[in-house]
Order: sequence, then C-alpha cells, then structure tokens
Amino acid sequence: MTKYDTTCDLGQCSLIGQTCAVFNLRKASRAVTKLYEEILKPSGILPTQFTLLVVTRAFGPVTISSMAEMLVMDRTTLTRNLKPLEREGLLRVVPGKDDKRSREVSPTNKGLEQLEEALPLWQEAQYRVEHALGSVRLDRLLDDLTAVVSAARSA
Amino acid sequence: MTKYDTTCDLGQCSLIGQTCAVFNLRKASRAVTKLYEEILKPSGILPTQFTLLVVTRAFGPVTISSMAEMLVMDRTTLTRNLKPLEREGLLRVVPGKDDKRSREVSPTNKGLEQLEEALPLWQEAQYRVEHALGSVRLDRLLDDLTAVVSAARSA
DNA sequence: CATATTTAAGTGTATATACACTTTTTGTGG
DNA sequence: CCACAAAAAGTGTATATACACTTAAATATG
Repeated sequence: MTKYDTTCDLGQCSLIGQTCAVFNLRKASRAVTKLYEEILKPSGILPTQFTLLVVTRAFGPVTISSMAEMLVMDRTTLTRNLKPLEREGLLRVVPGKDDKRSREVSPTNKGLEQLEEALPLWQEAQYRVEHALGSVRLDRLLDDLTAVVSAARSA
Repeated sequence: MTKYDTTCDLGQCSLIGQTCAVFNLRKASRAVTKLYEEILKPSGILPTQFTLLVVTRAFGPVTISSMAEMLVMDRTTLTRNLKPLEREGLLRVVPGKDDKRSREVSPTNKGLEQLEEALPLWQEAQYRVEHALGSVRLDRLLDDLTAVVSAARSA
C-alpha cells in the first residue's frame, strides 16, 4: 500500500478530462490565447508580447531575472521571448550599470506607441471574456488562478 | 467615442497583471505544468503526452481532427505533438479504413503500460494541488475553466 | 589578495503551439 | 462521368516553453 490511493486504473481515463488540473489549465490557456490573438492582431503584437511590453512599461528598467520572477516564467524562456520585441525595436536590453552581469529591459518609444495602440484592443478582449463569462465569475477565476500559482509553487 | 471605454492609458499598465485573463491563465498554466512535469518525470512522459495517451486510451481509435476538437487544440499542433509518442512507440497512427484521407490514433501495448505507470504519479500531482488549493476551490476552478473555454470560443 | 562560490545571463536542444499553404481524397452537380 | 467544392491531413515557419550546460562577473573566504 503506497502513500496514495493507486486504485485508479486505465478504465478511469475517460474521467481525467474533467478532473485533470494541468489539462484543463492548458486547454483554457489555448482557447483564451486564441481569442486575444485574434483581437490583438491589428496591433501586430501577440498576447505574450503584450504582457512583456506592459511589464516593462510598468516596472522598467528591470533585469531579466526579476522580470522572469514577476511573470512566473523561466528566465531562459524570457530571454527567448524578448528576442522578437528587440528585433522589432519595441524593447531595449542594455547591460546594467552597477552589475555588469545583469541586463536591463525597457520599452522604446516605438514600443510605447505600439502598446498604446494595443491597449484598447486588449480592453475589448477583456470585455468580451467578461461579457461571455460574467464579471463575478471572471473575478473569481482570476482569484483562483492566482491561488493555484501559489499552490503549485508551494506544493 | 468608440464602442468601448478606451480611457485606459499607459499609466494603468501596473494593474493589468491582476486583471488580464490571458496573462493569468498562461501564468497558471506554466506554474502547474512545471509541477506535473516534476512529478511525472519518473514515468518519462510529459503532461501533454500524458493527456494524449489518456484520450487515446479512453476514446481510441480516434482521427486526428476529432481528437484535436476534444482537446481544443489546433489540428496541426496535435499532429506535431503525436510525433514524440509515435517515435517512442507509445501511440500508433494508421490510415482510416473507410476514409483514406483520415488517420486513426491508438495506444500501443507499450503506451498502455507506460500510462499505467504514470497514472499514480498523475494522481499524486492531483492530490498535491487539491491539498494546497482545497478541494472546493479546485472543483470551482475546474468548473470555471470549462466555462471560460466556452466563453472564449463563443465570444 | 587570491581563490572559491555564488549569481546573472546566454546556448543547445526538445517539446508545445498555431497560422498559411499544400496535397490527397471524398462528395456533389451537371 | 467529370469538374468542382469540401474535408482530412501534412509542411514551412514562427513564437512559447524550459532543462542542462556554459560563461562571465560579483562576492565571500581563507
């Protein structure tokens, strides 16, 4: 007898779709990402890129590591995700003044302009989700998502 | 005056982290995926691969398109995601009998063995999230995730 | 002060994701 | 039957994700 109930067998596979946390989170992530992508399309930036612009606008200049921590994103993932935005001249990444190991990320003027252009589109996407889901339920979901991040990180 | 309130300006960027649906979903997806990956590691399969094995075990043989619809995953994404499992001999993909355009996916014996090995690990991951989040809140989250998928698809 | 350790970041590799486009097969009207 | 539309799937390309490993700089330690 192990620590956990392992009586689950292959016959219960059809139930996993309703109960599996990681599957349902990833599925919802795909569905909602698709909606935001469609709506943000005229701005030319993808949902993740929008997020990076927002963070640098709010907290920049920020180091790669501190930014990764805020986003709950692996540092090396963030390094890669910054690349398209650097290439398009929307973000600037420069060596840190005090600590020469670090690199600091800031939005460029072009990045801020494009962010300003994207903001009403993001707002519309938010409204659509809020309208379709209900604002009470959306607030509850956002709250539970924050909680599950803490849960997963402490578990 | 547009249809939506576009008074949101760059100064509100610091609030977006708490309210943005797509950011919070993707963030939670990253955090929970990481946990499941760690726990599933001894089984040698990743969370997405576990999901694909479960679906084929429960509903196989299934065509690529029908499977993609169940998973709310782009068909071409699924095609690519099947590759590692085919390569490892855990899934079999064969041309459909009636319709020669289609291809049907089934688990192999090796796939079923590996799934059986992964199931108690998946169960443990579920327990850990349930314990850290609370079973009431987890059930509510799963329910809201299902709802937000419908919301995003209909919005 | 010299060395060892720790820390910030980048690279190689692999999976995950999806759009635009193409190929093959099925069905459908005439 | 034939041409055309619809459907199933694959490919090219690009972003997103993260682990293992490496490099370079800062800090601690003797």
